[in-house]
Amino acid sequence: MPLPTPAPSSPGGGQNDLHVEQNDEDDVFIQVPENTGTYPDFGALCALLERLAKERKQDMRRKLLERWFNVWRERVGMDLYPLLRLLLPQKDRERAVYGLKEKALGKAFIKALGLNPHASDAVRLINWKRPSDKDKAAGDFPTVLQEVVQKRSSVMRGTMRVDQVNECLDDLAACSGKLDKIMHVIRRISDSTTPSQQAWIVRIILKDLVISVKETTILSVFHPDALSLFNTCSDLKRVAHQLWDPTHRLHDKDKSVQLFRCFAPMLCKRPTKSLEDTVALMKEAKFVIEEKLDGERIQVHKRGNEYRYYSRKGKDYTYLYGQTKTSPDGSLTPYLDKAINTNVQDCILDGEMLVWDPVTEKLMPFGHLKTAALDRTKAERKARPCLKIFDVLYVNGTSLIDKKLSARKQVAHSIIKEIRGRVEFSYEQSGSTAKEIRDALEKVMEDRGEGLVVKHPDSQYQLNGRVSDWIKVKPEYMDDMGETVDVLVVGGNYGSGRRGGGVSTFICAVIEDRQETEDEDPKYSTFVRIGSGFSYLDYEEIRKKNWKKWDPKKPPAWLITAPTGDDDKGDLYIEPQDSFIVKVKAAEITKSEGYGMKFTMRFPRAMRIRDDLDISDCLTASDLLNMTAAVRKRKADDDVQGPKKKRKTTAKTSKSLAAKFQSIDSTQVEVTSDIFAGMKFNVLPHPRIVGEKAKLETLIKQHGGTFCQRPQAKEISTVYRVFGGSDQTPPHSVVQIIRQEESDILRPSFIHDSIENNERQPLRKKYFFHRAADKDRTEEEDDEYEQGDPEDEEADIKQEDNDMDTSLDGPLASSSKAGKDAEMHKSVQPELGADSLSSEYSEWMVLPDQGQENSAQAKDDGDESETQDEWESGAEDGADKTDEWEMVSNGTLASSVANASTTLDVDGSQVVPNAPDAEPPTQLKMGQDDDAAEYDPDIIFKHLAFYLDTPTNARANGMDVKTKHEEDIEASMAEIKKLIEENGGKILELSDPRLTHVVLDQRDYSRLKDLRNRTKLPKRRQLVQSDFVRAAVDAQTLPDEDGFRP
DNA sequence: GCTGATGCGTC
DNA sequence: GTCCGACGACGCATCAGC
DNA sequence: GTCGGAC
Repeated sequence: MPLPTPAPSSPGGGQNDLHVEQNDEDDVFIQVPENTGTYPDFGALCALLERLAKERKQDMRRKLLERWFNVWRERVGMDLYPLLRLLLPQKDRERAVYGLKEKALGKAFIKALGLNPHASDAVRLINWKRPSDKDKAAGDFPTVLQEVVQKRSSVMRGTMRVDQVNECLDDLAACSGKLDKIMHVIRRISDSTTPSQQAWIVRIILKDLVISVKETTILSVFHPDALSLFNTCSDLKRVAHQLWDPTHRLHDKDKSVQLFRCFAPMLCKRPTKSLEDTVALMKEAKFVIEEKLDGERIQVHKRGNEYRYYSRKGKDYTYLYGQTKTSPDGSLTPYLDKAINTNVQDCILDGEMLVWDPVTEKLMPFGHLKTAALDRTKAERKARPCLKIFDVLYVNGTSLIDKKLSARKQVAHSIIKEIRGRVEFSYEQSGSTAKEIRDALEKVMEDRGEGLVVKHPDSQYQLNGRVSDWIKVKPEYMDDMGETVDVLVVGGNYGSGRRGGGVSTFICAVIEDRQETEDEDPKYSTFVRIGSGFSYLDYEEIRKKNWKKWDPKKPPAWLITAPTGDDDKGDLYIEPQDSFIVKVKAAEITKSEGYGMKFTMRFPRAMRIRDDLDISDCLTASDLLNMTAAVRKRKADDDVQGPKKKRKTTAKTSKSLAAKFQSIDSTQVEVTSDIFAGMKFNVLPHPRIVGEKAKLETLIKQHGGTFCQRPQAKEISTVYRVFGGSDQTPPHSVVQIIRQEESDILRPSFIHDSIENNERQPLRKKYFFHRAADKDRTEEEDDEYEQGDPEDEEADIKQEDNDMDTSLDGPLASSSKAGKDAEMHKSVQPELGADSLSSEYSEWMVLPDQGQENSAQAKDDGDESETQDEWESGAEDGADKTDEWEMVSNGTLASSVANASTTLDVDGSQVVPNAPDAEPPTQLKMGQDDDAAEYDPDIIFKHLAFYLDTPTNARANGMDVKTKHEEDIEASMAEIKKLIEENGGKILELSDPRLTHVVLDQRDYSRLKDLRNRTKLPKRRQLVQSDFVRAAVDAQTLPDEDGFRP
């Protein structure tokens, strides 16, 4: 096995020698080919790389590579390892880590070139992501470097050969992070290579050629069995040497797992859309349901008394756990050895390493593994590694990877006995239905688990395979699990590569509502950074906004950031009124020192931009705190409330209209009393309490009241709102209502008590969930509130409102008075912000204008190609060789060289490092209906535009209709249409660029794919079931589309 | 000697 | 469907700079 | 780990 290379001087380093020896001894029978020819100029390799970068067609790339390999074999020899390691720098484990990334390289080059650290080019190297007018290359360090070096390099033609480059890289790796030494090696490189060659060397050092060619391609061109071998040993050198002869096929034995060779472990497929799909993939078999543990994947190899541990990516972690059972600091091996049956000489186990805390007798949360393993104090009570085994792949000379999973499991159990807290089997059970999975999931989530893995019992072990035999099940992928928050974007950082040239990641914050005085502008606390989930089109819009430069010395006064660290500091910031809300989803909320909130999220990603929300709808700090796991648990514990006791039932996965939003069919309810006569209610749904809303509505109706789903602005002060959740964490929609301070919110006990006493109860304090501060009230009301003696008062029936009121209920009276219309019109507060926001839209300044031509650097490549030509035609070894390299480098397009010499390479290239402006300058017609995007809390669809997938519309758009329910669908869509229009939504044509949602009827998904395709531009649209519309209307807020995807 | 930056590797 | 690149939080190790 | 996008 190649060396582990933790860091050069870390504990693992000492084992390198041993490793190498082992390798040699192991390989006696491998005849390592020796190269006898002269190695090609590195420039020739660069030409190949340039070609690969530009060539988009996969088979063309393969051809290019193949030719190169073949010529190498002819001219240099059969050992392609020196080449392969340069083509696959990520997979080259032979060389220790460089400890060099862009920052360090930048510094080293600055020194090597003798730049003044404050000179503009030096600054440019350090801030290589920052775009500027001139700086088209921003975001790709090697290109920036090339441009900087360009001005100072007198090297007209590189003199390094491929082997010499490898030597330089070895030297670099030997520098172990010392800037001085590194600088010297860099100087050597710089003196004998052209600027563009240096850029390629730097790409190799960064271990990313950015060529879209990875080991799959390269290895399969190299040898038909190369990939297969590589998967079993993760060892490029071995692959290169053992398979040097393309005609020599691999023995079956070498396609399997072997002792002390770290293989690429089998992986899970990402979750399917529904559990039913998962079940379907199991093909009727009774499958295995296994807990998915939140630890680190580990493979353990045992050969006699010796053990070895490898991580998922093949890093050797033996030093953490102990090489033998007697290793003095073995944190696991001594116990593992005891757990394995003595007649098992050799074996390979696959499992997950976790940390066990003997005090609490529990597995600890992710992240403490290394700490525990390295703690050599060995105290009995200290946390320690615990291996959870779920597979065995090899026993006493026999590979088991072709055996069925069930058989392997059996073997595992027969050779190992558990040792509590040290070596255990991961929990598993069998199942055959989605329900069983669901149940298992709930059980597992109660304690530590992060989900499940569903496995086919007959599956073989697939090296490096993400195949559908193993499927991940995580609750956060299911409808409403996981954490979802609406947060405000307050800052951002420039991106690199495809996302270079502008802001690419976003720092998000919550409103700081703890101990803030009312009158000043709100402050925000940073909370999470998010860099995943946006589309290029999103970026186009976002980058137009009014971003301002972030001065580290003067961060925005309204922003609370972490005292130390850079995680929540940006290159840019944006004023709240210029900014926007983004809906972020994550696995969980965790403690963190990196953010102002002292919390952040694990695995965060953007779900969508909430153009429909005002910035004041941003999550607040106190709400966030209440979402914290600890708080939630405490609440769950003393949430002894009614029989309702919700527990974890949140795992509801009802696909259709979520029950919690569901209203009732009021025509079915018989009216039996008139307790609530003249009263109109609005029952607010609670996301975690299912069915409560419908129950209350039934009672209201039964006793003479009416209810609505969404009070009109005019009736806000007269409608009685009811909410049955706890005070601590009302859902966001309720928080909004509270914040507006216009509506009282009553507790359900008011309804219940009134019914019980057969008489409307006075509105005493105890019935208020929230009492609006800004509401006008009569004295009677105040009295009732303060003390409330029963009786009196319903005389006071106001008529005025109800003619406006169109809703289904008759005369409505607001008993409690107050609500002057004028009063309520005044506010509706969110509009202000939204308005100013949209009016400024047009003026949003474009940040960096990168339209400029920059020809300054076009020179180098001219030189470059010349150099190449020179080498090719004039190099020492004569013309025959030259021609072959040339053909190889340039492929069939000899002219490409000529082109390259006149055009700048990076310009010509479409794939490479270039800024995204090279990307589709697609019609950016998306944000332009911004004027329509003002927010009105009372018209939930105002900013949305729908297309309805009715049979009629389908035909009009040239699609087939095959459903049997045509009439039904047409009818129910008509109803949906009405709902949309009543709530301010637009109905548009399929082709309209302003479209935001496409509504399908759940009885006919036959056009799903087609619709998705037709509506993915200019921006991907939300495809939803018609129930989405109903749920939105019922809940008077826009639910997560996720729950309503066809 | 301590601390902050930087890099590596896990998820 | 698969691959690839561009990203997130965290903990540990190391080096540079004070 | 996550995601969007290219092929």
